[in-house]
Amino acid sequence: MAVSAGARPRSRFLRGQMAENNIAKIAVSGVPFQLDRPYDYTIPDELHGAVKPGVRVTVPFGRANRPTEGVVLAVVGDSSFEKKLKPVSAALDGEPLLTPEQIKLAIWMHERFFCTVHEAVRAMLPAGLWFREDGRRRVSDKYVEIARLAVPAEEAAEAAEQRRRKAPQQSELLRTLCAVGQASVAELREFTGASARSFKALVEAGFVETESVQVFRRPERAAEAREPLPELTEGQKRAFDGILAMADGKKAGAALLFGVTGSGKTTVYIRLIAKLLERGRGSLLLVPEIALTPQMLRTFTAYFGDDIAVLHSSLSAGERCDEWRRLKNGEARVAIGTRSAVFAPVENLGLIIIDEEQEDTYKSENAPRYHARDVAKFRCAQSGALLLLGSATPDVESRYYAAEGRYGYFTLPGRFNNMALPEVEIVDMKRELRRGNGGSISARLGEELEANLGRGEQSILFLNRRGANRLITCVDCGYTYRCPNCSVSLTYHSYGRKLMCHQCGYTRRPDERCPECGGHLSYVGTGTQKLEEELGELFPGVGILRMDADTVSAAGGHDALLARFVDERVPILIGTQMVTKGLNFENVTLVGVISADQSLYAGDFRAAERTFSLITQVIGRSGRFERPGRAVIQTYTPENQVIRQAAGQDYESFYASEIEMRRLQQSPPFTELLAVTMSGADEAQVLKCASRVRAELCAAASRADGTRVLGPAPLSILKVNNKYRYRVTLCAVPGSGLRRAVADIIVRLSADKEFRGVSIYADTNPLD
DNA sequence: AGCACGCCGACT
DNA sequence: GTCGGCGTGCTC
Repeated sequence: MAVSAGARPRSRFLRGQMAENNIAKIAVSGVPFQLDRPYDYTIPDELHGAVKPGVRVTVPFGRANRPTEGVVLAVVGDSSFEKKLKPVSAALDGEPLLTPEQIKLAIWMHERFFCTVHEAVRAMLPAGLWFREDGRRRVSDKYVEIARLAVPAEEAAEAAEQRRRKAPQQSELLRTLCAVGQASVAELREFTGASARSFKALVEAGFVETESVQVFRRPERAAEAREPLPELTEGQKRAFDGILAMADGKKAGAALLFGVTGSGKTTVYIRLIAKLLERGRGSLLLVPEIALTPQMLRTFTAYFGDDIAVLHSSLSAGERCDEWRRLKNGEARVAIGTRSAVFAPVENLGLIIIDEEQEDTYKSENAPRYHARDVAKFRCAQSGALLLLGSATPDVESRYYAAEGRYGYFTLPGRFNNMALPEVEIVDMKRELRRGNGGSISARLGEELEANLGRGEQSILFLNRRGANRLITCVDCGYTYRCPNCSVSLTYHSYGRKLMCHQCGYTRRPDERCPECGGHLSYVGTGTQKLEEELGELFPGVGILRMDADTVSAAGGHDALLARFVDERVPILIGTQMVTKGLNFENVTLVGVISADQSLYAGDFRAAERTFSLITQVIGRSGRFERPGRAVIQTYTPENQVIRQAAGQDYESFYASEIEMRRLQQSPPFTELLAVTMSGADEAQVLKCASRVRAELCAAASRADGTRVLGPAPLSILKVNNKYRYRVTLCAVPGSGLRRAVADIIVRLSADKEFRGVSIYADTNPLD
């Protein structure tokens, strides 16, 4: 709906008044961070009413005046730019897509996350609203052409009779329309078998008129009557009352809700959302990707019906647009979604809930590199809403703020039905090895598995490893295929029987024989595959369900695979991170952690936290309802404190020791990590740039106490797409103003001739 | 980043 | 003579 130059009647009075404000400040797309500033453009007369803050426009940009997309940030009276301004070419929206609050948020994101304002805007709007990749066609709204009679029914019937011989298709169309009143053109044609030409003839003859009606495509949902709200237990009620009191306050702030798996956090969320709806305030619920299952959506729709809009990556672009619009125009007042849903245009926002707030999926690793929690905080401050963080293993940072009194703190007692915590046993794998058991399953875990098999109860085995890849190696010389552009091995994909680089997408076919020595090539399976084989030898004939990328896609999604586990009562489920989250299984009474240590020694300051969280969550899967659960944790470091704390499901003890460690090491939340990463084809030049960044950061930091500079260090994957990557990290005391210094350094060094060919970007608290 | 301008070497 | 290599500089 481009509003291009055209007549737009205005009174002389208005013209005079608006002539003063005919300069638009615009955030343009496609500029690098160091060039990101508001660009001034004149607003031509014919676009006066159309160019408003929040409207997308096209503008000529650069020496070649290439048509570039931008967003109007403000309309002002004059410009401080010395040279002659260019005019805005066209407005792309009839009405502003962004509110003034969203424009402020985008500008804040530019400062906080080192992204361009336009990148921030892009994250806020549903993808479908934007130009397609080909740059010309846009994903149009889904409209349906509705046809109806333009003449009285009698006249139409007469015309139908006349055309019976000469134009049977037209005749049929008219008779059908007489019968049904109105119908979509597509349906009408399908029903009558009429051609588009016949239809068009009727329109031109004036018998039929059409109208474009926008359709809202929505994720499938139960449309039945809403269920009564779930009851709160006494403990849940206490938390609910406290949180509601905060939400009602003038400055709502933030609160942390601590509750172990099964303590009923969702029930509290539902009641809070319902209460706020009663008061005319909307809510936003964020969930980590994995938790957004159809089942969960059904639960929420059962209570809130069409008041809910869902924003999720598996929706089509059109569907996301529709859901976004339903929120924008107030038809839906509650949004549920993953990370990017934190930008959902909820009207009169009263509450943002982030469930399982410690999850990594809330952090974006591409520009804009934001954390949904930070964005949520900003939005809550803007609209006086409450930020509620829910978790069974809160982020140490959040728990610290709660301890300090900056966040409200609420706890939910115990598990559902007062289920006891599982009995946990720690097995020393070093001793196991000394006894001659070199496998992945300890004697103890074997016994427990056997016992479960005997009782017909189910078990989950958790392999604590990040999705290991399948490789091809030579059994004779040890050769493995490596990516020619990146410093990683190629992964074997059984689908298509090809080798692929997960960094740059390079693909090739494997050879018949080793390209180095001509020896035999063999497939090295994932950890889960090996574990599956080992179990098969230990318990021949026992059903095992393996959960990894391969099997999940084969089964048709997590849900489908987990449904099989439940319905078919498969005795053993094995998998990585995926099995630690999601649905509750009532028949699972044993959980085995195969390699508890793996994630402990990742080297970053979050390793302990992640390990604690993973182990605690997976142990929590064991023992539900009337059956007590058991868990066996296998480790090479049985004396490790974090593992003992996870075994005891003792979050408070973990938190107490971890926060002291963080204080000692001056890592978050006592500092904030500002990571400057640079990449380029010339490794020496990249390193030189990194040392320079280090020197500049040290100089800037010398004026601020308690600040350290780390690096330059290579990223865990040094080379991607033939570009070498190094990082310098600044551990800054929050509020030290060093963010500005980092931005300045990026701007300065990007412009330095010495570092031409090196690209530099910064990230706040990166994941790795 | 993207793009044009400009100043040198190879070629119809 | 001119096509095109990429070094240099600018973007309202």
